[in-house]
Amino acid sequence: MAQYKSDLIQTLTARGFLHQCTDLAALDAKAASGPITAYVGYDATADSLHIGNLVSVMMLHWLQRTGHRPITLMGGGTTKIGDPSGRDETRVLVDDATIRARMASQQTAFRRFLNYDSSATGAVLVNNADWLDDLQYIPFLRTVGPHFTINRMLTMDSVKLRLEREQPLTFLEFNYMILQGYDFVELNKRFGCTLQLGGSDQWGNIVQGVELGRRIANAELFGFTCPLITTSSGAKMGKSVSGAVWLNGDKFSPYDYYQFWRNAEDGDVGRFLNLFTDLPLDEIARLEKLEGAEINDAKKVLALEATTLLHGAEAATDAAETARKTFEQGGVGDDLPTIDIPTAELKAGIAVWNLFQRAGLAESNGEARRLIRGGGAKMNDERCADENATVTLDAVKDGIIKLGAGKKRHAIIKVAG
RNA sequence: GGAGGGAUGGCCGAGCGGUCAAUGGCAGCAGACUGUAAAUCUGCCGACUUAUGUCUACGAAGGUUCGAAUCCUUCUCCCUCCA
Repeated sequence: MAQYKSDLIQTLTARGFLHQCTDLAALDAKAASGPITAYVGYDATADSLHIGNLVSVMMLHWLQRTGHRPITLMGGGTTKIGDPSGRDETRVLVDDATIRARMASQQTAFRRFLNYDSSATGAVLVNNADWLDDLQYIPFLRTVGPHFTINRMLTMDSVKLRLEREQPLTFLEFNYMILQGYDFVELNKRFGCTLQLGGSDQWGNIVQGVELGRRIANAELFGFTCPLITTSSGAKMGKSVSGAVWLNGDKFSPYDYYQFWRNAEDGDVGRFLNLFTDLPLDEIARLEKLEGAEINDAKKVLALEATTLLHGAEAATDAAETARKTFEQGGVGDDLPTIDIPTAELKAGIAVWNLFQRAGLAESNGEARRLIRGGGAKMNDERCADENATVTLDAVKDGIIKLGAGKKRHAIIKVAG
């Protein structure tokens, strides 16, 4: 194992966060000699962070834990431009009110991983709209424009790929990397920020900032990127049975979050333990040795630890308990999604397929019917054979009806009123 | 400004007057096998209380036709070449 002088670089590299760095040795020396300030930028592309943002948040998390100061830069300004990196299509432009609401909503997740206190290593929250919104075009162009050549910009992947694929790239988007570069320099000026972290797709944008800093502020800036996380079977991370994996609990419950990690592929467990938990390396090394069915123990640890980080110990143990009851005992856990149905309605009888649809286990009545027809629907642990069956109070046991769609999706019907 | 080409279901991509709710592939869901894994095989995959039924859908709006995703007109957007 390579040894580094600073806890920061030692930790990040040992845990698998390093993809590229502008000057690893110099950064290591700098981090070893004293606290540094580093940032990651997040555009308001949704009202919650998602699993794809988590790696960079974890980098900030470790940065803070190793004695440095993290900045979370909210892209209140850059969101109005739209980062073309890694996409073929222009982002849909959103209005100010939406951006503000999204940024506020994203905060809840950040606060789970970072301490925004007033100490020397307290995380700082900034919004680049603070300086980008009021930029004056001509002075801005004269300041940064001379330091960017079109020749160079055209070689950037974000631009090059778009052009190669003959997809349009608007002038608006073309400016994104310049503004991101400007952000870095501005953060350096305001907070002495010398390091920008990000996903590997941000490399080009980050390097532009590093170079701009050297040219107009004579500052020594660093860039550090982490690999884009995919599952070992090559799929992009972040999809689950219910769609995107959001970090906000109201969009994606702690139980679902737990299950997401619990269902990780075998080949990902070790890597994910390193990236997404706080567990010490030797403990991870022990868990990585597990093989065959025993690897499930490692997955449980992964799920519990990852969920604890985001939702807290209580929510995590509740989720684990629900999963244990549901999967290992065939029982009913408290955290399963629950819907209420009035007694009167049930007395009159409800079609099975409608019940599945209402419980959120099927998008439409038709899908519910198909589910039943395909043999994937279960009520009180018994396979539903007749798609036209009617459910009445007879099905209620201890005040509830347990529904299952496939092996992994469960819901509870509570009889109310 | 001129000349061509294109817009199809979550994505890619066939169809080019009826047999089209639309071939294929990917993604997704379910079943089998397992370890709440992967791989593999099988089924499903617009909506509707399921109906040899109705409705909505092939960029938008009109039109031709017994009948249009398919033909015509106009519009919108995109691409390529020329100026």
